[in-house]
Amino acid sequence: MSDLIYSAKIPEPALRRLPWYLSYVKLLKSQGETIVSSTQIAKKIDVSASQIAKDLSYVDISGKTRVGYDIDDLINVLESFLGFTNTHTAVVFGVGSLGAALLSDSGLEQFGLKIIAGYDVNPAIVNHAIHHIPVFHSNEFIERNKEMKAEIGVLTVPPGAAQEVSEYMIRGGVKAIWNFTPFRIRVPEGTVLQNTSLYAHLAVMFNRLNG
Amino acid sequence: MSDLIYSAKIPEPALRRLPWYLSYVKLLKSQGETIVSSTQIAKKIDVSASQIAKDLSYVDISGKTRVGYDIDDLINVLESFLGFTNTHTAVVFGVGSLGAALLSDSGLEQFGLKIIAGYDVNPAIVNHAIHHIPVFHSNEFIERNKEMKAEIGVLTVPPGAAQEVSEYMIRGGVKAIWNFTPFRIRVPEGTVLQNTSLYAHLAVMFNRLNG
DNA sequence: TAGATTGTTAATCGATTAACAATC
DNA sequence: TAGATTGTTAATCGATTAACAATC
Repeated sequence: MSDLIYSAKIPEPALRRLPWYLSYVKLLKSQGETIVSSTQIAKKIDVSASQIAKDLSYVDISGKTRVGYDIDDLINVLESFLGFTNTHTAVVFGVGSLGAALLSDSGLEQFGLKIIAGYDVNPAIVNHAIHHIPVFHSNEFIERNKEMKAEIGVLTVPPGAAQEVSEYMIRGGVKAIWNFTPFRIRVPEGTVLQNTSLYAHLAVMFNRLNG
Repeated sequence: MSDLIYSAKIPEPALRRLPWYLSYVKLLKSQGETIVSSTQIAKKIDVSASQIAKDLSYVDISGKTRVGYDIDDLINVLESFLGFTNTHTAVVFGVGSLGAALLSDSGLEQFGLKIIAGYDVNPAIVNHAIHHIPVFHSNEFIERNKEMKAEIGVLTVPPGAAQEVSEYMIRGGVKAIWNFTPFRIRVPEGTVLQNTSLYAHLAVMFNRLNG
């Protein structure tokens, strides 16, 4: 008798496919289309039609038999389901090349991630701004985040510092960590962890290239 | 009677975990350790010991019963298995904020990815260099790549251009595409495709934050 | 009505987990 | 020898695929 009955938890692989559908129907919309069927999506992006149907069943949308889905509806429902219409505030720890690029990437804000500050220990960048976003000394985070209240911590520090910095961010009130380091950090129950290691993806690509 | 008998194909989830083990044992090495057991890794990075054992069984390494693995051996074997000791040449299509960051990230070269050129259509950046890597006009790619022979194409263009640009890169001889756009591109049989959409990872994180 | 599509239910497939044998 | 560890084999779990009923 839990509320799991009402919202079946979507499996992660399915969740990761939804942005593909969104991206494709946005393209269709820009071409003036108004209706799309799952079989049509299936052919274009190389995912089986039954998988698309199954994935969309987790989302609150209903298509019309023999017709398909209304493109505007589908875009709205997917964007809202994926959290792209809300604003989530974030800080970036480690303003090296990747961290700085994330500060500069205005695309992220369109997808609901608003970076409000960077933190680093390098005097050459502390107290400067990148793309109008201030960079502070890491020591100041806990004090500053009492007001700023960033919800998400983006982790782009060297791997050796990853675990320590993540714990520091959590002490400062962060509820989720987006980990770009190759290091597998551990977080307490209740903290969300998203690993995005470019090196792991490189490894998969290299392996498939040789096999 | 195929050679699949000799090299069991490693599942992708397992392949993505191997860099975690590598990262952790490199940390141990930097702390002066010489031996590590899978149970020790398990505790520290929150992966079950049996999964680590299973994952390592795909790799050509053998541990010593009652002792564990030699750290230097494990690092060498993992780095070589993951392709980090080879040099793979790459070009980056789309030198926006993310593309430029990849050109600037010297970390990638340490993991076996050597970016030899950027390509874009924006006159403001074409024929300049970023971090000593030249940026050319996209039109010149096919001609230039006859000599440069980049093996991997990194795709950081706007989603609407993703499919078209990927086909162009493949015509130019690229064997694998590292796709950073949220668009699900289709590639011919035999071309390796690695999707790394930051937005998909954002979506997973947002979903888990709310749930 | 016939046919195309949605969307659910059942079957299959593959990865993870658990149990345990082998080893030093 | 006793105990800790590797590494394999079997059981479980969950996602994908296939079949098909419902619908317009």
